[in-house]
Formats: sequence, structure tokens, C-alpha cells
Amino acid sequence: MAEANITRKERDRLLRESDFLNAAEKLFSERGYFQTSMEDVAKAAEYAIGTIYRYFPSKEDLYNRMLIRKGKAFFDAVEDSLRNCEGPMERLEAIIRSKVHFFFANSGFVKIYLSQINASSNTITPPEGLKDAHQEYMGTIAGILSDGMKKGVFVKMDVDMLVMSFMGMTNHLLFTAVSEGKDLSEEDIERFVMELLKKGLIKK
Amino acid sequence: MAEANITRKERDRLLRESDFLNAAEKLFSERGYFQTSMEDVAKAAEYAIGTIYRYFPSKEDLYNRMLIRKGKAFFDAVEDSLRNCEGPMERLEAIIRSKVHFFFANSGFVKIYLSQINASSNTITPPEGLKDAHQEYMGTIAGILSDGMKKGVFVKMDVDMLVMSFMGMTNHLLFTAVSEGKDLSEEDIERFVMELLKKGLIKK
Amino acid sequence: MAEANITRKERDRLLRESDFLNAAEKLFSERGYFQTSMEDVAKAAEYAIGTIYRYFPSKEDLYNRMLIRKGKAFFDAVEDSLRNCEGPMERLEAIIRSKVHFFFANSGFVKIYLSQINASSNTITPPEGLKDAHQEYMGTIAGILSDGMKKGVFVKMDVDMLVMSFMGMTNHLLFTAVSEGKDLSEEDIERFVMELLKKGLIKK
Amino acid sequence: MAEANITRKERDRLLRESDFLNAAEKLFSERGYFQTSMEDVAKAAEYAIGTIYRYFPSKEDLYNRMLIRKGKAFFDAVEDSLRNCEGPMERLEAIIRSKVHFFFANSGFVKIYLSQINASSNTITPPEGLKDAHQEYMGTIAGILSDGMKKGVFVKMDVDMLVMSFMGMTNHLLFTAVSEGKDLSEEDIERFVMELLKKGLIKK
DNA sequence: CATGAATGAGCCTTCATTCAT
DNA sequence: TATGAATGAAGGCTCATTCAT
Repeated sequence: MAEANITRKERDRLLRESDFLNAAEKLFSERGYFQTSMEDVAKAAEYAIGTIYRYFPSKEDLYNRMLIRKGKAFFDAVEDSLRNCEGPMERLEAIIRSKVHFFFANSGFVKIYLSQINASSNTITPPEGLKDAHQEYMGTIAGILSDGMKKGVFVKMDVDMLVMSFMGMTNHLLFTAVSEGKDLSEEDIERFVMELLKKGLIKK
Repeated sequence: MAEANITRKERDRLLRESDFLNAAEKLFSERGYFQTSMEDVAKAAEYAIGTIYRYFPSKEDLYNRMLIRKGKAFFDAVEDSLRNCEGPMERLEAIIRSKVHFFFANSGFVKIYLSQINASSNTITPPEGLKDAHQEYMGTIAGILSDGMKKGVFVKMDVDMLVMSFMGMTNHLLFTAVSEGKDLSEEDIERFVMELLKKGLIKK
Repeated sequence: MAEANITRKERDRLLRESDFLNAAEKLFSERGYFQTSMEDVAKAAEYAIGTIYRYFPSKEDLYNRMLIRKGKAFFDAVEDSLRNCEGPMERLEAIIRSKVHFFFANSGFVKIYLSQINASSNTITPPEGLKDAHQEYMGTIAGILSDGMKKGVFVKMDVDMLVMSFMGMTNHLLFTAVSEGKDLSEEDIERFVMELLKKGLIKK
Repeated sequence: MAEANITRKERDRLLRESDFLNAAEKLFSERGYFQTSMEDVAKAAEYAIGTIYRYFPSKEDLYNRMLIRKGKAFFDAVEDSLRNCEGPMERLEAIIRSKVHFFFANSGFVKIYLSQINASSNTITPPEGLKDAHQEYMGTIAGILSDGMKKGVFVKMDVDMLVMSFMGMTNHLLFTAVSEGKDLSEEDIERFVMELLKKGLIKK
């Protein structure tokens, strides 16, 4: 009984946190960090301003935890998709598919993610944890690519630049697909990226 | 005399404006829009806070005009580079070279440009004029690409998505090269992009 | 049975109150009224924040009741010490001894007491009851002094100012002894005060 | 001319600072630090809230500078009064007279001063500079007293405790005289203190 | 009766903008 | 025309108090 009690409390707390994180994600992605006030978030979550501070010590912390929550979910999804994938090709496809899928399912997150990756000066410094996870993510991609090159499946190229290109390409594609009115399906994007990587642009 | 007077006045006015725009570009790109105050800009330009308002009616306007100035310079540079370039291949290379060159020469601008392109919610709504110019820029690229496809020089692909991919790839590559400590030369990037577009990633 | 029940309840209630008053005294004296939150007090007393409001309707009331409790104890101690003391000299010594003793035993209280006596603007208005008791205390001292003067034991002087001087002197001495690191014993202070009152400072 | 311009500006600035310091002194002494808001001070000085921050970076700083200003004036006045005073008796009288005079002329300051000296927990930590000056002030008194003892003018006693007693006595006397309705003149207090120090309380 | 989550008024501080000089 | 002092709305955050469980 005591245990159940603690569990309910904890569950309530997590639910509340989630309310705030959801509201924060929505507003931060729509208006950006500086144009979203704590009052806005509280109102969107249907709580009074004071309540939010019982769960998050500061606006920065709220932002970071929201970032980490989604970031973690993303990196987990990526990892999941790589399980049981052996060859470089399969792994590359898994990487693309999981990213496309996650971004489509979390359109709000895309903007925030991109502003962290591409134009950090317009938000606040992201938490170390996320940066590290992102480094690891890029490392994973780099690993797949160089493995593929070694095995003769991929063309030999500068891996770092290739990772950058791959990231930029997919990010931009997904950002446009998700936040502007483009009518692109997940499959469209997956297919296109694979096609581009396969054929290149320029005919021989 | 009157005309000369006006001319000198106007020239002075343009100089002042330029002082402010330079300071604004520097600070906005370093700290972001919301973490830069008008006072900061005035101080960096070595004028009093009141003076800035004689040239720019608001912070938003200062930001937009700074954006337009550099944007215009960029689009002009692109157009310039296309003059005398006939075939799709040459034009594509010119597009890449001019972008790489401009971004390297205007590293501060890159961040701001990207935050407008990729994560607009973290700044303010960009001016219509710039958006249009950007649309045109992308239209130009699209034109080059579809022309090349028609002429059988490029592989046939969805042009819009290809433009997006091209933009994202080059943006990200350049952002990383310019704002992080990567030791990449302009040539490295140009060569890499051309190589990737030529060979694709995946071996046949 | 009913009576016994009530009695136990009341005793419990008094115990709770005492817990809160003790915690309040400790924290208020350490950090001051405005830098101590009700949450702090509740935590120090090892109760939930809501509980404190079952015993004290407001922070101000908690503070006042804490003040009154200790104030009463002090004035009682003084009165006690005066019982069986007849002559003005004996009574004066008793006054000093009881004050010194009480302040040494209740060092936390000293600060609070002094801030009420000397610089009321930095706390809240003290309760009438305490003020009255304090007036009475000073009246008692005044009585002893004028009695001594009448009887030719004390030098004739303005009694009110003498009381003030006496209060200020002992308060300050005790405050310093108790709250700063001075190594002064109760006896040191008692002896010193009596000596000063006896000899004066200036030689004839 | 340029110099005059700078001078006027600086004078204006000092005047404004003084406006705020005066308002701050009045309100802080009446209501205490925590019960006075920056808005209150601004209003009392007849400025908008933002203006105050052009002169004082924070509430704490405003408070400290107010404290230092008056504290300095006090210690200067004391020093002044000691110039041309040779013997211990004269110097002691000068110490008393200058203190009494200053406190009568600066009644608002008395409360604040006392709350810093006696019950620091109810305000904020005072600036080091003031503490040092106060230490020096007490050192000066201690010097006078021990000099007098050596010269046989004063009764030999523990100097530290004597300083404490002297401080407490005069503080309390002055606080009462100034902040409560007591009808005491400067001379009354000076005379009384000297009398008490001369005769002591207790007849031989 | 105890609990502690929720509340919202109020405070300190910032900064875009105005305007008298 | 340049200046920079003044303004006050707005935002982050705290905490005394309430009330449903």
C-alpha cells in the first residue's frame, strides 16, 4: 500500500512534468526560446506560473530537459533501428528510415533540434549530455560509412565531410517537408535520399 | 552646390548605416538576436544609443536590413558567378564555388543565414524581400538542375528535393567549416561536393 | 476519559507548537525574518508546510508567538531572580545576573530580541503584548534605580536615560559575547558591568 | 567649455545619485531593507523604475552605497572632531559630541546603522569597506581609552568590553532619543553620558 | 488531522524606444 | 543631427497561503 502510494505520487509527478514538457516543446518550437515566456508555458499546460517552478528550477532547465527527453528518444530510436542490421547498406538505410520516421512523428522537435545544431547563438547553450549524445550519433554514422568503404560497398571519401553532408541534407529535407506545406511522405524522402546516394547527381 | 551637399550628406548617411550594419552583423551572429541589445550594437558601432534610431526605426528593422544587405550581396555574387557560364555543369560549379567563397568570406553571416533558413522560430520573421530573393536563388538552382537533366548531363530526379538536399548539404558543411574549428579550405569543400555529386556514395 | 483524551490532544498540540517555535527561533535568529521561508521552518521542524498553518495562522503570527514565548521566559526569569532580593544593590545585581544568564543560555534569541528593540524597521511590528512586557521590564529596572537613589545607594541621575544606558550597554556586550567569537564568560560580563557602574570610567 | 560640459554632466549624475540615495535612506530606515521595493525608492525619488538601475546595478548595491555614504560621513565627522584634541578627556568628549551630533542630524541613518551593528541577520551582508571603517572607529575609541588609562585619567578596565559598553550605551540612548518621541536634546545626552562615566552609578 | 501540490501577487531586473538638450 | 537620460512594459522567479486528498 505504501509502495502503491509512492508509485502513484511519482507517476503523478511524471505526468505533470510531461504536461510541462509537452507544452514547452510546442511553444518553444513554434516561437523559439526567447519569445516564449514561462507564463506562456504554464498557461499552455493549464497551470499557474508558480507550479512550473516546482518541477523545473528555471526556464533554461525546462528547455534542456525538453531537449534531452526528445533527444534521448531520438537516439534510442536510431539505436533500436540498428539492432539486427548487419551490413553497411542495411545500417545506412536504417539510419535514414529511423530519422525520417522520428522527424515526421515529432515535427515540433525538428526546429528546435536544428536550431541547436545549426545556429546555436540564437538559443541557449545546450546541456553537455545532449551534445555528447549527438557526437555519438555522428560517430555511429561515421562508423557505418567507413565500414562500408572498407568493405567496398561505399565510395571512398572524406568521412567527416560525408557525415556533415548527410546530416545537412536530411535535416534540411525533413525540415522543409515537416514545417512547410510540402506534401512529401516519409517514403518519398527515404527513397530520394537513397537514390541520390546511389546514383549521385552527375552522369558519367 | 545643393546637389553636392546632398550627396555628401547621403554619403555620410550611408557610412553611418554601414557602421551600424557591420556592428549588428558581428553581434547578432555571435550572440543571436535576442541576446544582443541595441545598446550593444550602438556601443560596438561607437555611437550613442539614440543615434541608431535615426537610421533604423526599430531593432527588427536593423536586423532585417542587415540581413537584406548581406543577402543581396550573396545573391549578387551568385549571379555574377553565373555570368559567362553556359553549360549546366559549369553553372553548377559556379553556384557551388560562389557560395563556398561567399560563406568563407562572411563567416558571421552564415549563422544568421542558417537560423533564418532552418529554424526561423528562434529569430524574428524575416523580411519578405529576402524570402523572395531566396526563392529566386533556389529557383535559379532548380533551373540549372532541370536544364542539366533535360540535357542529359544530370540524373533525373525530383528537382525540389534535390535543391533542398543541395542546400542542406552545402549549408551544413560550410557552417561546420566556418564556425567550428574544422580545418577545411574552400577548395576542400568544393572538391568534396562535386565529388559526392559525381560519384554518389554507393558503388554500383 | 473524554477529559484525558482532550488533555493528551492538548499536550500533543503544545508539543507540535513547540517544535515549530523552536525551529522558527533557530532559523529566524540565524537568517532573519525575511530570509527565512515558511517552508524552511516546516522542514526544520520536520513537518509538511501545510501543518504549520494548523498551528499558526500566518508567518507573522509564528514570529510573534516565538517572540512572546521567549520574551515571557525572559521576563519570568528576571522576576524570579528578583524574588527574595531586598536592597537596590542586590536587586540590580540580580537584574544583571539573570539577563546575562538568560542571554547566554538563549543565544539565538539575542539577535531577534535586539532587532526588535533597536531596529524594528527591519522586521515586522512586534506584538503589543511583548512591548508591554518590555515596558514593564524597563519599569522594574527604573524602579530599582530610583529606589536606590532615594535610599542614597545610587548616584542621582535621570532615571530614564540611565535605564536606556544600562539596556544598551548590556545588550551590546551580550550580543558581542554571544554572537561573535569573543571568549567571554558570564562572570566576566557580570563583573565588568558591576565594576563600571561602581567606579565609573573617569577618575576623580 | 568641454570641461564645463563634463562637469555639468557629472554634477547632474551626482545629483541624481543623491536623489536616489536620499530616497533609499528614508525608506530603508523607515521600513527596512526587505519591506522596501525598488519601485518604492524610484517613486519616492520621483523617477521611473528603470532609471534607478542606470545609477545602481542592484538593490543590494543601492543599499550598500547608501550605507557607505553615510558611514563615511560619520567616520569623517568623528575624525574631524578629534583634530586639535589632545588629552584623553578631550578626545573622549569629542567622540561623544560628534556621535551625538551626527545621529541627531541623521536620524534616519541611526536605525540602519544599528541594524547593521546589532542584528545583521535581518539585512544583507554589509560591504567590507564599511565593516573595516567601523573596526577602525572602534579601534580609535579603544586607543583613546587605553591612552587615558595609561595616563591615569581613566580607571583601568578591560578596554574591549569598555568599548562595547560605550557603543551600546550611546547607540541605545541615541536611538531612543531620535526615533521615539523622547524630548531629549543633544546636550542632555552628552551631559548624561559624561556624568555617568564620571561618577559611575554606585556610590562609594 | 497531516500533507504537499497548486496558486498568483509581487519583486528585481532588462531593454527597446522616446525625447529634451 | 547626435546624444544619452528616462521610461515602463514585460519577464523570470519566490513564497505565503490555500485546499483537495
